[in-house]
Amino acid sequence: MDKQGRELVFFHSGDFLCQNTGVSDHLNDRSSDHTKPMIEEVDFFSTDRTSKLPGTGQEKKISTIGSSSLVESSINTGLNLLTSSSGISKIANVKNPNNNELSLLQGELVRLHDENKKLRSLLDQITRSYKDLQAQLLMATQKQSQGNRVEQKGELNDTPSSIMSAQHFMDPRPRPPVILDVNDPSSPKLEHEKPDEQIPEVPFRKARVSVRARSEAPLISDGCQWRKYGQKMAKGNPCPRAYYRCTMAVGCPVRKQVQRCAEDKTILITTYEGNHNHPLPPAATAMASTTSAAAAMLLSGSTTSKEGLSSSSSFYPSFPYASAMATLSASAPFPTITLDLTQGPNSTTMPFHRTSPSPATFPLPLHGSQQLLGHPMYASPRLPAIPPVQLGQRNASMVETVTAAIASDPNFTAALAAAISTFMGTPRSGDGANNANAPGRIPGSPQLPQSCTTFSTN
DNA sequence: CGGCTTTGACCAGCGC
DNA sequence: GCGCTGGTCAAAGCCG
Repeated sequence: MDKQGRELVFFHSGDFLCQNTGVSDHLNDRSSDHTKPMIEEVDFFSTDRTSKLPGTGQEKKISTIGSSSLVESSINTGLNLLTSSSGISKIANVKNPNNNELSLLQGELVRLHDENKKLRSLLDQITRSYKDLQAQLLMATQKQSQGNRVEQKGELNDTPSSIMSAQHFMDPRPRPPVILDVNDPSSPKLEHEKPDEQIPEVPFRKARVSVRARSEAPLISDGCQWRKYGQKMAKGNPCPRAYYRCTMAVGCPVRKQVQRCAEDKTILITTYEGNHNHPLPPAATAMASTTSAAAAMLLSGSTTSKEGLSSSSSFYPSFPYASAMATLSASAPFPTITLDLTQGPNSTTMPFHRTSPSPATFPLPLHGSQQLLGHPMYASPRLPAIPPVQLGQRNASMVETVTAAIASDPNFTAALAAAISTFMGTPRSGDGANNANAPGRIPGSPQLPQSCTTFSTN
């Protein structure tokens, strides 16, 4: 390393001093007392003799070029010849036929060092990004840990929260829902308080995400493949409600209902429930990420008080649809999160509000978001449930990152989410076949939130 | 012919 | 227990 340091002192360029300030401080320190080392270097290889005035410092520095005494002596000789003549001395070249070769080698060395520094810079940047993400995960985990202690009072956290956190992050299995009673947030309880064997094979799908969007089309494209399996006339709405299920994979439990708004038939209400068990195409993944961000927003909003949700709007200032309304409806048969995208991005409506002034329970889950968000509704029946409170906090920073990316470029979401899932080290889901033959799938996407939400209203 | 939509029947949950 | 409602099933038909 020391040798390298010397070489870098001699060969480093000003650009790298500027660009790679973090690469090796010791190098900078070493060169700090030579404010113009580059000139000397250039002089050495340049044909411009007017700048070739090697001083004593130059000789001293040149002596540090390499550890080889042969190189050192050659350089000194060359310098002597150059400085003693009025041009590129042919005599010198003749006398030192290795000089050109040496120059070439040194030039090559400079190039390699440049390349090396660029790579180092890149690596450094990647490492910093990795550490940032790691720190975010750690913070989120710690918050969740604190939340467990404070809010569950040890009632449900027999398993260390850090382990729980990891399990929630890693475990893609569908889990029964957790209902957090607003009046008693310290006692979240499983909706299915039944023995394990009574946990239905069909994933819990009662919590929903509803998206309101203006669309003349009977269906809005959300990147997923759907098959209609039923239609019903809903009470209080002249428009029929259509039922669709996802057909992108056999046995995918995700379903959606499509219905036009009774008051305004240009508004298409799409309600999703369930959790995809397969990779999604990038288009669907991007939208799913956005929905998951909404889920995180919801989760963070359903913290400990009824004011939680409204505060979430400021908590996620970068949410791309922060100006749309996110509505929690506890009066509905099932907890439903409604994203109202009909208001437009410049709407002056309150970003968030409740339809029910005093909901008995808080809706929790979004389908497909458990991988990213550690969704509480899918808590393992064998494990103590984590209230959504901590989950929202735990994933706040990550979701902020995701939503910010979405805001800037929806197409970037997939790549970012893939990076996050890679960083999280989430194991691939068991359906290796799906992972293997999903064209265009970004690696790691099976761990991404796979909820589907339509934001393109036409 | 396979996949999809349509549509009536069926089932479960809930309130009375 | 009965009726209502939401959700699902599955047979029949349609379509490319």
